Order: sequence, then structure tokens, then C-alpha cells
Amino acid sequence: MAEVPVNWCPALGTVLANEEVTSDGRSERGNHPVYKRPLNQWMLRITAYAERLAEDLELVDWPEPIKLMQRNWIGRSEGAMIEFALAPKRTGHLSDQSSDQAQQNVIPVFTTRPDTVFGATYMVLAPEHPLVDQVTTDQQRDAVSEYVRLAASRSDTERQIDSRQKTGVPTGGDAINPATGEHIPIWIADYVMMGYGTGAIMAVPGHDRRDFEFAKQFGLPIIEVVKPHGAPTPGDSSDQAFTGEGVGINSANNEVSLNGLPTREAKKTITQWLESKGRGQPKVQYKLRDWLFSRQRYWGEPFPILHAADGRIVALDESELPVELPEMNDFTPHTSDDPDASPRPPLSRAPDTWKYVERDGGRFERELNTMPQWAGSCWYYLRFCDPHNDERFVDPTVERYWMGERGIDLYVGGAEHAVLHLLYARFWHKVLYDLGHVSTPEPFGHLFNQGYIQAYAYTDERGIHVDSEKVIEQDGGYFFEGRAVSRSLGKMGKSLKNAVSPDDICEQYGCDTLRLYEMYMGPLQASKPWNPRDIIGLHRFLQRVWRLAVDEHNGNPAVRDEADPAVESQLHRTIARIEQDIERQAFNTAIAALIEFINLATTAGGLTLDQFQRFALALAPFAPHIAEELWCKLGHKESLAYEPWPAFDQAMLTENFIELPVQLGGKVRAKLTIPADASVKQIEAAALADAKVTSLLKGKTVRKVVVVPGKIVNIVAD
RNA sequence: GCCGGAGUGGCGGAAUUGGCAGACGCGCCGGACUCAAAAUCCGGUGGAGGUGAUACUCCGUGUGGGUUCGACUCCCACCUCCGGCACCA
Repeated sequence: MAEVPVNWCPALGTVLANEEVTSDGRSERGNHPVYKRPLNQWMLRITAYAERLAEDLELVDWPEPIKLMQRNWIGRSEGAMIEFALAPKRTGHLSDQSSDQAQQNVIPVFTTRPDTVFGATYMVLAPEHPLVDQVTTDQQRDAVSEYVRLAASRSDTERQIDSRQKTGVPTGGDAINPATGEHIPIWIADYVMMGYGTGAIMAVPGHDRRDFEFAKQFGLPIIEVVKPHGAPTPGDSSDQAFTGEGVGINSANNEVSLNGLPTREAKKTITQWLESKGRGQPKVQYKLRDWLFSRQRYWGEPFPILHAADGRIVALDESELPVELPEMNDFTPHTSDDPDASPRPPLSRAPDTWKYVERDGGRFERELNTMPQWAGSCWYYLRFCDPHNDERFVDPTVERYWMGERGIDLYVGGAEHAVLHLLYARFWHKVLYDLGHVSTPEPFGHLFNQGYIQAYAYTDERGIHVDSEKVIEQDGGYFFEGRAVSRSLGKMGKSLKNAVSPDDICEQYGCDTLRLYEMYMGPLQASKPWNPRDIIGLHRFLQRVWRLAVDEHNGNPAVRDEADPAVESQLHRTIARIEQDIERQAFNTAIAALIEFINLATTAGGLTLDQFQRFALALAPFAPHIAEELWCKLGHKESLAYEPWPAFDQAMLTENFIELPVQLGGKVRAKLTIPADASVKQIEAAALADAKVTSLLKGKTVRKVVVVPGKIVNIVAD
């Protein structure tokens, strides 16, 4: 538990994790403004697993973009921690300070480019940095306080929006560059974040874009200490910083020189030297922050924690678990528009019988915050393996059976969970793995990302989204409550107010049709627009199936006695196609195969009982209800769910004769019907003998004949 | 700005390994059935030219180049859209 700056969302009445706040400073759910403010909250130390969370991505079969998003979020960077000593204040009285503070007269910074330390011409502290007060001189105190006050009043979002123009003020204090021994000024500026590294930087304007902009703005010295490989001379006073790797220049003192060293070696050399002087050491830094784990919500797992009157925090005994939520009439969160409203967890209104616990003669108050929704999703997949076990959350044998060698075989989920659920669950799983409760280091062996469903969204003249269900189209424009709105395509959901309830479609067409439509829209991994107009096609398909199978007048099965050979072989082909398509998660083409088959069967005059049974089994994964109904109509008492997948005969898939296109110079000019097993020589002879081909080749010389059996013939002639 | 993904008919999409671009569905057009409509069934449907109709010809997978007998598919450069991150030192 720690008092830390957290993301407070008054409109939701709760605090949120970093991962739940969008880059424009709003809540991921609901799109409400989020404010930073210090609060005492529970945190989970996910940072302790940063290294393994990044590294173990190599163990899993996941889409590369998702792995990349996690790696970026974890943000591992290698560099060095370097200590800059504070110089005695020019006008100050260092002796005034207590020895305690004097010992802390050093500012540690993290840098990925320790090799540029000779070019560090100033330092910058974040406005919130604890040393700001100490380094500031009396002359600068007013300016600094004013800047700090201003920075605090601006939200992160504002800080980002104004980021083009750098701002800052000098503190008047100096630090000593450990490499050059020179005094360099210490500034404060909000382009340095308190939340990353140490909240302070060494500024190397010659080789960092941001430092360069800042130095230009405030006329600070720029020294070049790295030149690009192969560059003849140290650069002129260039108009931008060289941030790449190169060769060290202007970088030597009496003990160490980086001149002539390539960046990689220079880093190593200078870090070793700094370490020998007790001024630094190698360091791996992560962007990942600890996970804010408290919410001011009713619906969340209560913490098994008690607070004593004297402030002590004690955990409940295992025998007292689980803590169940109290019955409450009003469990709504306390929401507000006021950024300064204080969080009031709904459980603060719980009955005293729940809220207070007597123990050893003392009265304890239960923790009133609850866990976020992610707590459940971090381990539900384990519980699903063994849901009725009342001894353990999952039996080890059962866990090994289901979670196998590398976790869940196929986990389907959207990319929006990349740095939320998929990161959190991996973290918990690793903790459980370390504690010996699960057998694999990773929970999800194979991840498949389905695409987003997109839908039209509408914004009014203020750019605010309006309920798309209430938008009407008129004279080629779109209107909401009489006002013109503009249309765009976006991810369907609450934030764009363009969600469509599937209930209406179920109502109108049935859920088999809905299911078919969703699968038929396109590839599972692709984002695709929701277009209700297309639904009718799938509904027609199911109706055609039913009409073909059942006599409309008496409701009896309508089957023929003799199988049509063309239909029979097409059925084998269809089953084979569906098998392959399911294997590669191409449900859209599998359904196309089913439709093609039914179209053929309709034209051919129906199916036999046996054919219909096989068809029903092939249809079942896509339209389970109607397939069951069909199965029943065909005379079965038991569900088809227990039937094996219909077999197909490989021999039925191969044809005796095939049609082979013949190209002349890459353009199809003729078609050949030849035995499927014809040799290359035979195909070539047949192609050259074709009447159309010979007429087109008249007066030309054949240069080359390319024959790809079963595919194509291409004749090159001039 | 950086990192990812994607651009194919009027629309959603197909083309499994470099081998007939546009499967299948929607929409649209025409026909059958009907007093009529709906539903259903049958046929047509990338564009341009061409024909009495059939033939047939040219163009065509975001743009420009390249590799190849052959490119939606591979390579280079660019454009547009979507997603993520964004002063991370």
C-alpha cells in the first residue's frame, strides 16, 4: 500500500490503473476525464516481473504485433545510473544544512547513453522532484515555486498537448559533471517526468532531440561528443541533434577517454570508469509501473485485509476466507464531476456488522476498497479447468491435463487486451508458477486476435459522439435530433455510441443466423464493418436448408432415394473444405462451402437421408440449433453433439479430367480438357495442338513452354 | 513523430505454396409464378470498346518502378485509412 499519484476518475467514482487510461488522459471505459492525484492505494508489484514478462514472450505463439505492444509497454531499456554531485551553492551556505541532507547531495540519473556524459551541459529535474527545494537558490525561489505550481495545475494531457514548446526555469543550483568535473546548471522543466527513472536527467543537447530543443530555447551550451561513423570532422553547429550511434569525440579526462571509441564500447568503458569512481553502475530500466489494484467499486473481490485503530494492517487468516460482499441496497459508486471530490468506496456504506471485526479484544475495520475486474480474469481460466473443486482452486493433475505443456492451446481475444488482461494474467500466472501452483510459466500458449467489429459513428458540430441509433439519414446527410452530424467508421462500442444490440437480430432472424453472419463477415482476425443489410443472405441460406429437408405441407423429411453422383462428390469436397477451413480459422469460407453445396443440392433436386445427415453434422458447428432440429427431423433421438465428424473419401475429391488454362505471353487464350494424370510432355503436346493456340501462334516462333501440371500452361512466342 | 496492420467490383469479402482475379453473400437488372404484391425459383451483373446476338479486344487488385514465362501474392519508393505508443532520458 502506498501513497502515490494515481489516476482518479470522478465520473466513475474510482481510481484506475495506468493501463486503463488512454493516451489522451481519459478512462478506457466510458471515456471520462482522469486526473492525477496522490492517494493511498493498494499496488501489485508487477514491476518485479518486468524482466520475465518481457523475456517469456519468446515462449508463446502470439501475433507479433501484440508481443510488440507488450514489449513496448514494459519498455525495457539498458543504460546506466549516474550520480551527479551537487555543487556548493554559489551564494548559499552549505554548512547550514544538516549532515543528513548533505549526504544526499547527489542527483542520480538514468541514461541509455552514458557515453555522452562529457556532453552533459546541464541537468533537469521534474517539477515534482524532491530535491527541487534543496537545489533552488534564494534568487530563483519565486520563479521556481511559480513554475512548480503551474506544472502541478496542469494535467498530464495538457502537458502533452503543449509539448511542442519546451518550458522550464533554472533553479540557480549547480551540479558537477562527474566526467568533466565542470559545474553545470540545474533546471526544472516539465519535459522530464517524475514517473520514469529517477525523475531527473543529465541533459545532452548535442545528442538528444528534447535536450537540444530545450538548449536552443534557453541558450544553453551544446557540445558534440559523438560523430557519425565516417564523418570527417566534428559537426558544425548543426540544426539538430545527432542521436544515432557513432564514434566518441571531445570525451576525455585525465583518467578515461572515449575518443575514437564506437558508441557501444564507449558505453561500456565509461560505465566501468564511473563504477570504479563510485559514481555509477549499469542499470536496466522499465517503463512499466506498479499495478494500481484498488477500486472504489462494490462489484469487486474484497481485500482480505483488516485495519486496526492504530493504523496497523493485518491479513485475515486463511480459515476466514473468502470474504464475501455484504448485502447492500445501494451499491452504486459515488460519482461526480469534481476532480477534487474524494473517493468514497461504496463499502463505506456497508452495515457495521460487516465493516467491523472483533479480534483479540480489538476492533478492526475491513478494507473498503475492492479489487479491479481484472482480478477475476487473471485466473478464471484455471478455475474453469476444475470448477467444482472445493478443496483447491484447481487440482494439480487437472491443471496439468488442461494447461498442458505450454498453457491454453488456443486463446481467442481482442487486441484491446494487449496491455491489460493479457499482461495482468501473465503476471498472476507467473506468481502462481513461482509458488508451485501451476505447471507452466505462461498461461496462453497460442493467442489469436479477432478483429474489431466496426460500425458507423456520428459526431455533432462539437465533435461529440451521439447515439447512432437515433441518427437518421436524410437527403444524403445524417441528422441527430434535427442537427446535422458527420459520419465515420469506428470500433463498435460504448465510447463511440455506435453499439448495436444483437438481441434485435436474434428476435428477427434467430441466433443461428446471427452466428452465421458474424462468422461469414470476413476473416476472424480482420476488423470489419457491421452491415445488417447482409444478414438476410444467411437467413435465406438456413431457410433453403430447411425447405430442402422438410416437406412444407406435412412436416415430414423430404429425402430422395437415389443419390445424385455429382452431389455426392460435392458433399465429400465440401466436408474436406470445411475441415481445412476450421483448422485455419477461416469460418467465412467454410460457410461459403456450405452455401455452395446447398445451392447445388437444390438445383439437383434434393438429398438422400444419408447425405442430409452428413450435411447436418457439417452444418452443426456453424448453426447448431437448426442442425440439431434437422438431426431430430431425420429420425434421431440423441443430440448430434455426440456424433463423429462426417468422413470424406479422398478418392471422391479427385477428378479424371481437368480443365487447364493455356496462356500465351501470360494471358489466358485457351482452355484444355485433359486427363488429370497427363504428363508434362502430353500437356505440352496437347496445348500446342489446340486449334485456338495454333491459330494464334501462326507466324510466330515458340521460345519456351512452361507447364505446371494441374495449374497452367504458358507459351512464350514471338 | 515512432511502431504495427490493412488497401481487390456499388458493398462485405475469395484466390491455401508466384499459376484462370472477383468464389460465396448483399445490392442491382431481367424473367417465371401471382389478379397484384411479398416470398420463392431461374438467369445476368468489374470497367471500356465491339457484335443482330454470339465471338472477340483492351484495361483492371491504392500509386510509381522492379524481379519473373507468369505478380493481388516477392523487392524498392510513395499515398491513404485503421490500431497502439507518444518528451520514457
